[in-house]
Amino acid sequence: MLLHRDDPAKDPLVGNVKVTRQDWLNAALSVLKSGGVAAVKVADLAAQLHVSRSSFYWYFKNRTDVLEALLAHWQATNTAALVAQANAPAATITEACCNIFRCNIDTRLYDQRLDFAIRDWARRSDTVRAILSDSDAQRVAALTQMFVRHGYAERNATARARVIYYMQMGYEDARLGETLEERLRLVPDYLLSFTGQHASAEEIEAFNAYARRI
Amino acid sequence: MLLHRDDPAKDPLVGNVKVTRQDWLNAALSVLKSGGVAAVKVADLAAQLHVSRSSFYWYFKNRTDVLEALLAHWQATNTAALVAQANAPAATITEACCNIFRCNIDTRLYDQRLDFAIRDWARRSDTVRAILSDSDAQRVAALTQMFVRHGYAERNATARARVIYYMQMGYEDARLGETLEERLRLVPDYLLSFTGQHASAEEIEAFNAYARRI
DNA sequence: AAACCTCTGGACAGGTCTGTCCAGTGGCCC
DNA sequence: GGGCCACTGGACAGACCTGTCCAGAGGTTT
Repeated sequence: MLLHRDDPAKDPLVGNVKVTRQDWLNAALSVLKSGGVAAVKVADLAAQLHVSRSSFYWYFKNRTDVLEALLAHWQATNTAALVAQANAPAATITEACCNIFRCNIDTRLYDQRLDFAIRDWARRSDTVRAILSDSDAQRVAALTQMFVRHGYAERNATARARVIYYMQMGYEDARLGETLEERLRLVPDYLLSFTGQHASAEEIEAFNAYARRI
Repeated sequence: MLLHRDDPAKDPLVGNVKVTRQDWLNAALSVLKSGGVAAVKVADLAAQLHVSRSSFYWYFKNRTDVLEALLAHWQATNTAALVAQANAPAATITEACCNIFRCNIDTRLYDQRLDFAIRDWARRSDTVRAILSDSDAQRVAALTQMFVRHGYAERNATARARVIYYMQMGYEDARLGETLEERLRLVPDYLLSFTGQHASAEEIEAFNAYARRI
């Protein structure tokens, strides 16, 4: 891992510094994404940074403190990204759905693994649960408006927004381990179920091209 | 909790017995469902049964041993229940989907909380993940055949089977906390998305009646 | 009633993790 | 160049969990 002090682009450090608060945060974020909250252990992070545990307590009050920082980071990024995709211009509802699908295959657009880790965390923390439920509501609301803009009745739009959002969630959770091509093959059928409309060949091709480019 | 020895229907116990293996299993199952695998602790179970921890090691080799028994119990019950609902006779595809919905609202039919706990466990155990993936595949296959029986093409049936199965999964995970009535209100719209067909008023009414009876 | 056998209590060891304390190190500034 | 200050290492205490050991309690059998 590249530490702050090893990155020439960053400000030079003053005092006898080996790692920075940001280094700890980066390490914690990486562990959170790969192993969940339970895996974020002060001892492990210290070992990873080649520094002793007590150093951690200089930068953070305690373990909860760093976890809260990670949660804040997630709050500031992911929901906004998904809402942006829902609001992206689209000629048809099927194209609009393809914009949403991009979140599921493009890690630059949306950090699915982080979202996943937060969801896992919410299962064992009521405060995180509340924050996550709030974000979910915002996302589903944005998706609902997406369907409404394309002429769906309010109630039907709500149902379809939930289907597309929760289905992706369950699908990711199941870790099917499909290849990209297997996944792309079913896209037209998913679109039909989600929207009730057949996507045009051009839309499908455009999405496939985007997916393969990554 | 009713212990084995306190239930007059059971065989009388021999020796100086206070609890049975089944009592431990029941307690463990209950904790697994309410708090997940991590909450299944020998010390807590012992306290709950008013017995010391060492008693546990008479009935089980170790903690893993009881967890394996719980997993076996789940394997023997839940998938079969869902497959049965998928194979239940139905005049239309919408009615068939309503049969599936029953699993989500009727705890006698299908233990959703246990399924949920196993899924949570699978997120941190590769062996459990493999077993769960296997069950998921069987369930999705049964749902796919359900759609095929009602005239859907194989590929489309696969997509729809996944949408209905994974959407329910993500939906439950989100813990929306809706009332039954709020949930029932969207059923016709969910059915339209899942099947592409409008359900008849009688079908909807029959399902609502079933749901309210519980 | 004595031997037996099943099961339990309580003590003990060991592993893992968190958080605290404090002396000490080495750049920086006056 | 001496003090300052930011930061770190290592030792320590304590919480919480699993698993082991063995004496012994108390029904059952002969």
